[in-house]
Amino acid sequence: MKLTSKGRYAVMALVDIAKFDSINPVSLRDISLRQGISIDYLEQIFSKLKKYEIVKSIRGIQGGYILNRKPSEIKLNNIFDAVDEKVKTVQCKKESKKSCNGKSTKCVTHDLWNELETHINTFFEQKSLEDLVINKESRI
Amino acid sequence: MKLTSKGRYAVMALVDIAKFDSINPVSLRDISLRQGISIDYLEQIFSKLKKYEIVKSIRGIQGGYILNRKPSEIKLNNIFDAVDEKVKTVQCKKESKKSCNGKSTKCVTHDLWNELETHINTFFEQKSLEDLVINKESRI
DNA sequence: GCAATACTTGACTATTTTAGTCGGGTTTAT
DNA sequence: ATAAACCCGACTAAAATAGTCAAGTATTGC
Repeated sequence: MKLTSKGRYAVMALVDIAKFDSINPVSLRDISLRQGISIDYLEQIFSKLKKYEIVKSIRGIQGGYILNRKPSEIKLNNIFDAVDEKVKTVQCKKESKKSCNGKSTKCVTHDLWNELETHINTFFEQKSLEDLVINKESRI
Repeated sequence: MKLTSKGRYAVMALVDIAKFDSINPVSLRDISLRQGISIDYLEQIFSKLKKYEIVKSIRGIQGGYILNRKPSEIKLNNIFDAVDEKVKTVQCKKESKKSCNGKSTKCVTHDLWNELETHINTFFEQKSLEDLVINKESRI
């Protein structure tokens, strides 16, 4: 079970924006320098964050990204959803699909996995970007 | 974020043993047939479960594995620890290690990740094998 | 004792996922 | 016009995962 760096980077980048101005757009170049993430990779991530309306982009010189909502309204699960970082339980194999629909022994773990998924998501739904920024009020 | 099949298989196999006899050893062959997991892969998994004293092995004909503790005393986190299935947060890059020890912006997410880790582990510590077996008292 | 069953161990491999690069765009302020 | 920035899709290297394979060793029942 692993938390990947894509999700981590997304959170880091958004915290970075939240810490700086919410009026002036923050460029990926700045985030890249401050957080040590390559611009190219950030672009991939922000393309998704934009699609999910978590950030807004401003093109052209002096452009960049700004948050689309208040930090308190951006929950971590929104972020993870955006970058395809979700709890994935392993699927049943095709051959055993049919026995899986019922309540066969084979899929004892389904209920457990679903329960865990809910549990983790609840955790993420309760945490907002604001919580993280406040926690680290110690500026650079 | 993904829950891998190794952990899932380990849980499935142990539930299988718990459901059958706790006195007569259960062979990997039987588990393999009932759960649809290859014997070779089960062997890898059980080698680890044994090392962590979750199961005991009985060799020779009519041999197999039995639980080393009562189902109520086998917590899911024991199982996941055994098969190396743990919550892994991505490490900071080497270059940024030094800034990471402090409280740099770079590692805003550390606290979050630790918190999540604790949260998930707590969940697993509370669930025992017994809980799963009871839940599925509907036998085959 | 010997054959069959079942555990033991370690190396090997294919597939998938992750993390990231690269190259070519388009937009917009100045 | 030009430079700063976003935009987008294809490509690739490395790592993790999910297995397979092969050559054992131990134990029981006949």
